[in-house]
Amino acid sequence: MFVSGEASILHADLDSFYASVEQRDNPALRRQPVIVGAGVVLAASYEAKAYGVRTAMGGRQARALCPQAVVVPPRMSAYSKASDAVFEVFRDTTPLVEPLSVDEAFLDVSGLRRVSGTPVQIGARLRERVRDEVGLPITVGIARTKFLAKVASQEAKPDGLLLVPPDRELAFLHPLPVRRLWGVGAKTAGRLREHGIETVADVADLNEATLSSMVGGAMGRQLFALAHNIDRRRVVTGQRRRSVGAQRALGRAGNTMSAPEVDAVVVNLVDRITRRMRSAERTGRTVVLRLRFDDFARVTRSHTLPRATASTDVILGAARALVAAAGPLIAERGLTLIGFAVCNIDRDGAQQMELPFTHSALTADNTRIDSAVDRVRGRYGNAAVMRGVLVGRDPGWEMPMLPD
DNA sequence: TCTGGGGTCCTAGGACCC
DNA sequence: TCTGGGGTCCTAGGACCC
Repeated sequence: MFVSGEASILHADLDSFYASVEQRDNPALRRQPVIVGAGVVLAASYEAKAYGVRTAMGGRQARALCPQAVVVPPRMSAYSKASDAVFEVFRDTTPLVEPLSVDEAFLDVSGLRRVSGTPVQIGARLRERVRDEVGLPITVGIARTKFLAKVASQEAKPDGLLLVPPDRELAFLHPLPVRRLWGVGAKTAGRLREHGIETVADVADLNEATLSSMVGGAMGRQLFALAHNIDRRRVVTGQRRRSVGAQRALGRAGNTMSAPEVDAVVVNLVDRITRRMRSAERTGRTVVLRLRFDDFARVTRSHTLPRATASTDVILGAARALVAAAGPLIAERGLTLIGFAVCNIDRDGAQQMELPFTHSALTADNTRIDSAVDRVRGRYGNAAVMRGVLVGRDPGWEMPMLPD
């Protein structure tokens, strides 16, 4: 596979997205500390972040840190519109756009040099256009790989642009804290810290087996690859959702809700999900009930239907049955959140085909990978191999197959 | 510090099959 | 009747991301 030797992957990431939209739409909020969301901080402007306010922080704590902050309720439809406008600029820049969320995406600008200039020129113009046409600040990281581009944009925030030149990659990467590695959150960072591992350089000093023994097989392989600056993932377009869900936090009030009141919430959630599925022309087979109790412990219960569907009646039936079965649990432990997700999208039972292509086959051992790929190809053909790649992604693994 | 809403991926065990 | 490898499908939980 061809791997570009040039830094031509952009990671574009809107700054404090929801808060920036609020400041854009209400001039009185500009240069003010702004918090979006009351119960929990959904977004904070940089003025608020300067006081230590962080996303996902409890509202009470946020107001204690920054009493003068203006707290506004979220306006999801405004953010959705702003996101659409920004993605229009992205797709006008290059067709190779891979969305990561409402406010960030990877863009592959290799091969645009003669038409549009260098990646840095393209990134600078992208920032100008988002500022001028949508009115929002955006940060762009540019590097040879997705991972480095994403780290670069984090380092460049807010309202910045940063290029990691190919000959400076390790110097850029190794001093960073392990939390910057993709997939390392609080738990994994804590586990690594127990072994005295604080920086990416510390991770790079370990072999793969040692890492895997600390954090598990898949995570160990991923950390090993990223710490050694191996990331062969390409920018891919047309990725499909694998689940559609909705949930509602009930707070303490959930404990006093009658069965009909809970059922009304269930109906509303299922209706929202199935509407979205139908408008996206998607069907799903597995209905998942998500519950949170008084002590904030969570459980899930699921049921798989014989056929994929987007029918409100069918999915509501399954949802109600799951809730009924969880009745004793709810009675015993209280209820503070209820939610559903529909997964197994577009997979009908009869057509479902898992590949004999397990995680254990996907190691850095090319011989084992090749023989696994040959087995799959022999049985199911090339298309199946392509799906196998998606099933068993590994950042350190170069795909041994051609597309088509 | 008392915590939203939307997702992704990985692990592991049991039932079942050839 | 016992044993084994290899695989599918489902369920549940956990970590992580924005």
